[in-house]
Amino acid sequence: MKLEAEIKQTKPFKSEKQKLILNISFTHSWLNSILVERLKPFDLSPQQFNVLKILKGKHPESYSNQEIACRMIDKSSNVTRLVDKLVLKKLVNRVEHSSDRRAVSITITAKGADLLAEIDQFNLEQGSSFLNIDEAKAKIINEWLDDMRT
Amino acid sequence: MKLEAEIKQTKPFKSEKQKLILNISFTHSWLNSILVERLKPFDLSPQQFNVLKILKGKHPESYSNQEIACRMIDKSSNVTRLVDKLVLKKLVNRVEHSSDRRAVSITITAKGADLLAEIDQFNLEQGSSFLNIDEAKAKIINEWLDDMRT
DNA sequence: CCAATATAATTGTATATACAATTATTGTTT
DNA sequence: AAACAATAATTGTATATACAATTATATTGG
Repeated sequence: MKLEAEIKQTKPFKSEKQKLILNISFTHSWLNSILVERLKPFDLSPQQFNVLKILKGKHPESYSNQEIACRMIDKSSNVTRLVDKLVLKKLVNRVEHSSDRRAVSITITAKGADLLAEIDQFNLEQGSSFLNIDEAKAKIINEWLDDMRT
Repeated sequence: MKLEAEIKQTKPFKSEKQKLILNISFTHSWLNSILVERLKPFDLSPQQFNVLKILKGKHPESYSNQEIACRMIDKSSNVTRLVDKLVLKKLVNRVEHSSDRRAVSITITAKGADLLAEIDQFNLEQGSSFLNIDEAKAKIINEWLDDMRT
């Protein structure tokens, strides 16, 4: 459905680039609400999910807060408090860093890894099939978006 | 810059569609932080800005809360409280709807319209020139995103 | 070595958001 | 018309987020 219809805009956009800015925001919001819904049964927010996946990629080794932060999709997160939540749920461990006592070392637990596997099994992650677009077009958009951010 | 590099991902994505989901979220976050920065001198949040522009499009007539909500980019907003802020700053007026006393009628004020004009003059809105993409490509992405959401 | 600076993480606080419950009004059914 | 359901907006509350200030540790230059 056209963005103009989605937001009931009658006047045409000044330019395609102008529309693109709104289209990306709108599409993000649309995608995010789907993700929130899918994660609800697992009691995870999209950001918590993102952190877990990052840690799984390093398992069984650890990342510091910073290393997590710079790998996150949404850079503006407070990693300390996100990790607080995951520690409470015993999905990750947080210990003092061995060589730098300012830093912390965070690892995913077996419980955390199991949860991710369970989510994957419910086809949540690879389940991008709900997107009505083919691989070839997705590839082109990916390239252009990557270029677009200078 | 490639998304994989931006989020320091070493493993390739399972599919281009999978990458696209993250790319849209990442690009939204990137765009949003630019918008937040640009709006800061005017003491407006992106959502407040969005509401003002919607009301400007109807000026001098009004929209109800609902009519505003369904025109917003981010549908999950609490319009009452967003409008509260704008009323406080005297950028909009809110009065009881003439024919339905459950509803409210919201209009942009002269001050609100002036502010938008000022922001436009500072090249904020049409200023999509910072996006490193041409109109033809933007048009194609817009079409494919519109289709993608089924 | 010591003072100054930089860095990593945490915490405080104000604001924003999500979501359910509530209030007021309107529409519908019998 | 009375009872019930539907709708529009607001409010309460818990949680999340943004951003600055703080604490603890490490690094650097004189």
